[in-house]
Amino acid sequence: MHMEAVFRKSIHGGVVKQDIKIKAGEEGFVEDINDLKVGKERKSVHNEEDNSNSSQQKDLTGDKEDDQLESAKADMEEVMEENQRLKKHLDRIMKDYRNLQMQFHEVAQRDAEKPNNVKHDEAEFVSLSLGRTSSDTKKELSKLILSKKENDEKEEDNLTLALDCKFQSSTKSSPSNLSPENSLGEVKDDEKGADQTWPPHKVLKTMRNEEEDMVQQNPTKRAKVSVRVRCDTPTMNDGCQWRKYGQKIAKGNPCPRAYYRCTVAPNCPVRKQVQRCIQDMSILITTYEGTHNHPLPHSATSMAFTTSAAASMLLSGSSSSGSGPTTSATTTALNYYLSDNSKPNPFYNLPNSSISSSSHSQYPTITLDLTSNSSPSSFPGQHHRTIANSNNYHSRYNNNNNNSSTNILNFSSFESNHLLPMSWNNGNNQTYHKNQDIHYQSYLQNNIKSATSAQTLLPQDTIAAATKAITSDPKFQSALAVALTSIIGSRGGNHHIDEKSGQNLKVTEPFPVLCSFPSISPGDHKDYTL
DNA sequence: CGACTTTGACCCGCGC
DNA sequence: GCGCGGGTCAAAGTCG
Repeated sequence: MHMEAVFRKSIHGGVVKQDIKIKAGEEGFVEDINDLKVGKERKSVHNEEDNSNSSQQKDLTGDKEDDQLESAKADMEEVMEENQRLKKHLDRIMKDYRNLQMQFHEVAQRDAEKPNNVKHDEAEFVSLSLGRTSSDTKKELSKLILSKKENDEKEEDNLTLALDCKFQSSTKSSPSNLSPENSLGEVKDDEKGADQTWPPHKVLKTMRNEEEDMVQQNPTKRAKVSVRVRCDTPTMNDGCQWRKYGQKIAKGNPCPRAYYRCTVAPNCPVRKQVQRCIQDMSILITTYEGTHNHPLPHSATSMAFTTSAAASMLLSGSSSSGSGPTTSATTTALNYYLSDNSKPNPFYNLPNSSISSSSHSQYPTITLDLTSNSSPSSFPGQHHRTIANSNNYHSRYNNNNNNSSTNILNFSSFESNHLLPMSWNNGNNQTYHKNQDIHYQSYLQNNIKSATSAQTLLPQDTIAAATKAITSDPKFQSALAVALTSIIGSRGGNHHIDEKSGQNLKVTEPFPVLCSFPSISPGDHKDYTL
């Protein structure tokens, strides 16, 4: 930071030694520049003592230190100006943040007024777990339980790094949980909330029950998340380390499909397949499958979050069995629709037909389209660029029962290509940039902003419909909440998902799904409205 | 020399 | 049972 640089400069100059404390609170920044004067005076005294030596030396030293003082003063002024700017910025952010809270509160209250939903919600959980079969789940759980005792001391660290963002949707959310303070996590409350994580034993127990329930409901559910990204390199760098273990020419696409396995941890079950889209070679289709059984590198959390959120949408959506009306407008943010095909459908296999086609599939697949121009050839027959067309969501989402297994989360309408995290476009770049998360955060948030600003252009009834849908479809709400709480709820480098945030997020086992979006400026999502 | 990639062989599920 | 296609294995090769 500029400020920091200035500071070091001052300190190294030997003239100014002070602390400027910036407190990111509503009070703004606390600046203490008194020390500057003290330091100055001190230096003056020191200079007087030196007078006994030689006048020449004194002049030289005096001039030198005067210069230093001058530069230090100038630096301090710069710092103060910048602080003022930041203060104003923070005020604006806080204002927007409160507005956001108010809006969320309204939505939550409306939701709480609906008894039907409450009942429904209580019975259902959305897990961010990817790719869990019943056997997988049980194995992993028993492993976890066994290893838990050994790793008890480490557990806390893991919990902070690897969160299972399992949560109940709204409901249980008594109004208290949905209060603005609790739901979106006020800055002040975040600190408290972080301390209120569940004890591991309780967490494990609860998680086990929930997951078993879920597995029973969806015995063959094993979500695959497919990501379409424009990328020139053989594979996009998602922050994880992968080892190629195979390559095949798949039928229908001359481009070979490469198989990668996660090598961050020796026994990590996560696989990914990488293949170029036949219709647009610049598009890379990466399909993730399985769950990491280890904390992820920080730079991998963004992708993990994205795929997890997508998978949770998929799982929640496809298990919703037509639960109530859904809306079109909710797709504004995530042009999210389900189609009626039964195979994880490579897009190259879909000439001029809807996604629905071909044979059966064990695993549902959700596709995140992060290409800027979703060519009609890629998604024939689907129109997801306009808000109006998001009405497709309604029918598609409700077609969900028809063995649908492929879902598309389309970010294309946000012209996101240039916003894509650089890392994703540099497949072989093994250097993990600290800023990767931030890039992706801003990417996501920009998308949300765009969506939201587009939404503000909608007629009131459409907005009302969107609100209604969010409140009436607990699962979609859950999925949204994942995104919201991940972006809003975790802040300031705190990797905990505040269980008070929005939904009843529970910190559970060491888990690959990292919903850590640290250090997000509240202002980045100031436009986000529900 | 270790880690990674390449590539042909093998396995397995599915449809006929 | 057979063939096909997708996915994985593992030996050989490559690279830093």
